[in-house]
Amino acid sequence: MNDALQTASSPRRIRQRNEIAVLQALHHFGSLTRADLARRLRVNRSSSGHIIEALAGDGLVREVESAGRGTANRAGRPGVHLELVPDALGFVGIEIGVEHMGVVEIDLAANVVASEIRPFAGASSDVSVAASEAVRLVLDVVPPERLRRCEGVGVATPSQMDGQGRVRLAPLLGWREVDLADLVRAQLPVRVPVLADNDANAFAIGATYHGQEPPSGVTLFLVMESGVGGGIVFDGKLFRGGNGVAGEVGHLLVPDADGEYRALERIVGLEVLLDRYRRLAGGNPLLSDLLSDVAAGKRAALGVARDWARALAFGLAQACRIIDPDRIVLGGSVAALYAPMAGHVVDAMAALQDSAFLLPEIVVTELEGSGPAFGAACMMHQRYLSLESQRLSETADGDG
Amino acid sequence: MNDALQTASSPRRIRQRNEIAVLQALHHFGSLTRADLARRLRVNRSSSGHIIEALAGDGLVREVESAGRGTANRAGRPGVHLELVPDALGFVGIEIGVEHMGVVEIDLAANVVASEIRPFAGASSDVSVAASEAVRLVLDVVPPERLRRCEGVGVATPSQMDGQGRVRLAPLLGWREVDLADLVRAQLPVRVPVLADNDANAFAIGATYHGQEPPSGVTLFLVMESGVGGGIVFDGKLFRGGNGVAGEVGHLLVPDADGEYRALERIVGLEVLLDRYRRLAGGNPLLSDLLSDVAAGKRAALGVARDWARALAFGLAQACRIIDPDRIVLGGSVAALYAPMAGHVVDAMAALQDSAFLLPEIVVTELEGSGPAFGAACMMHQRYLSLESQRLSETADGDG
DNA sequence: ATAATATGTTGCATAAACATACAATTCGAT
DNA sequence: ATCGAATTGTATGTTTATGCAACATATTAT
Repeated sequence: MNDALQTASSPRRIRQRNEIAVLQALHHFGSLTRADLARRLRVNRSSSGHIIEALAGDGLVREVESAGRGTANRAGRPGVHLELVPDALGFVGIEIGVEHMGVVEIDLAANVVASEIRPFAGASSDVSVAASEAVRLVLDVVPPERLRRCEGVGVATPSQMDGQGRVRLAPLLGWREVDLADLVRAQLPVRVPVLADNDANAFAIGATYHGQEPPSGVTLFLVMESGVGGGIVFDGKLFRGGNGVAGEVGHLLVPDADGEYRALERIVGLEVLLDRYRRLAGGNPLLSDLLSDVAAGKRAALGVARDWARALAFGLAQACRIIDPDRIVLGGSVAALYAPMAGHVVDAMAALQDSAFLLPEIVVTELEGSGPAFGAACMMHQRYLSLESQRLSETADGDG
Repeated sequence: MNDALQTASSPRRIRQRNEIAVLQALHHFGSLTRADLARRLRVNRSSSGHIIEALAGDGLVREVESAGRGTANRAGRPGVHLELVPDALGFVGIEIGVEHMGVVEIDLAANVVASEIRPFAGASSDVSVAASEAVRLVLDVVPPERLRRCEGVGVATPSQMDGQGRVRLAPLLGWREVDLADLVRAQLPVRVPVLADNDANAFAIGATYHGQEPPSGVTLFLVMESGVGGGIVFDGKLFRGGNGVAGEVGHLLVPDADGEYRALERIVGLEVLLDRYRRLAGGNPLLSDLLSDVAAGKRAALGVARDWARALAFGLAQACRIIDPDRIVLGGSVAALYAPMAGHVVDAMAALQDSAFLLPEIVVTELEGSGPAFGAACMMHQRYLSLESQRLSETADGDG
């Protein structure tokens, strides 16, 4: 699948390349003129015009209604701004979780046009049941005419993938060595690319998919819920590692308050966190209780939070030595604890490392609804904007 | 520098792309026929012929003398094998170390054609002195006519780079915020691309540069000497991280035998290792002594080695959670200790991690002479085979 | 010897980008 | 208000590299 070796370009594929480059640019910058595109892609203005003509013919790009004109403060004829036609295409993301199932549909501009979350007993369901249930949810949420314009379906699950897109192991769901994408593809009424991936990876892509600013640099992403998943995004693309399990920050070994090593997720995960607070403060606290108690400065809460911050800082510092991210994004419900503890985390990280190392920026994201489902949709969107399926399907070269 | 956004291709650049693809393929596979290339690059046989014609005209490719013919066990006209012309071009790598300075020249086939190591007091030398010393060494080692064919000079130093190719900090050499590449470039009598990089990164590229088999997957590389440097190679390219310090495995915090955390290099580095052995066994042992004592089964040596193995295993396991390499390559003199302790290391790693994670293959490399210098040369070789300087220099597009 | 198979080369058609020129449209200065 | 400068979008012709199809060539199998 991974060619590794640079594949040659044929005269016909130049156009495809350039069309994709235009779509990417329009996606990242919102709206540009033909001249802008020509400069940015380093092609002649006339070529830019031809490419736009073709894309407009396909209904993917249109001239923006001269709403926000006025801003022509520069001499010369003002350019006509172009934009993606949002509802030209759609992409669907599915999250199959332990307790719920979510679907998100986005359009060509990566805007969410439909979404729904539904309870689902993932732990006690067979794979094929999960697949058909997921497909049913898709059909409920996405009307047929939009489904026909769908250019990709992504499926995110809490599982280890094997690089070929098959599920190697999903302990929380009890699956093992199944081709989930294939199952979903078979049940869908339309022929469309279907890919499965790890939910943390999907979440990571989704969180970096604000559309604006072209992606660059290295971002480490953490999803902190019961477990702690992670993903690494490198220049906008996932870094999957050799076996597809890169970024598993939750399994890093960090010292606990008692000096023992535990997997990071066994310290900063939701259940463990609340359990510890329960032992100190009694009762049956929720995360929101812990948060408000921390805000109120209650000693027990602060102690638990400080241990949490220390462990998190250790894990992050270790990860920074390996991949040197310039940004760390925290997600999941437990990430809410970061805001009040940010100082502690940063100080602890600084104390753990050589002063020559720079501390990355650490931010908290909040994605409503199903983050992994949105991310899975974004992954298909990204895929469409990189090598494409439909357009490149005619690659049937006669070598025989 | 990093465009991130896909840049468009023009009709003239197609050829350049394809020529590069051919050079890459010939480099990785040694010798291929025109038909092989056509299949592999997915171009028409006739196009393949045209591309080869152009490359042969430039003296970069030639038909291989029908030495090892005979192997035509297949029906049909046998193809003419093509190969790179090794001495068509050259690349030079320089290592500026704390105690020595090394130069390696490789040819287009990435064979070493000249090399030399020379003592150098790096810790007490100014940057400009180091640069001119390095250039003098290059001029001594590389004869003028080969220097004229040089297509790139790489400089490797033990330093943090800042992504723009400048040295941010080189504590061992006492440098700070200098553009080393620029200094070297200014002193060279020929106009040639010069790039500087971290020595561990260079070493990593060099160690994965056996030429054979196209690079794929993720390799973690460790250089264990006094310090422990590291590099990550992803599909044959360096993963540098946000600030260019990715792969600094030596700074991972691992628990020592006494339960305290230390940077990995403070446990498994050469000096520390020998120091510990000295305290147990007395005398003034060298690494070779430790190795033979381990082989002889002496208790003190084994104890030191086991602690070493445990710390190394911890560090590697942590790194595996983050980047999930499918290969770990150990280099540097201390790597010799791995062979007798391989079982311990692997067992310790397995014990530290969830059974669902796969253990990467761990191998020891031994590069004679100056590994970083060879790697730096390889980096320039790789650069030439990816976007090129000379050929792409005519990119002066009139955008204003 | 003949058929089958694969390779390398040649002539022609096509696709896409480039260079250039030109009309259109706006800003600034007179 | 008018003119010049600047910038955009489009239309012209040219260049380049590829794809396609055919053919001569070289080897194995029958």
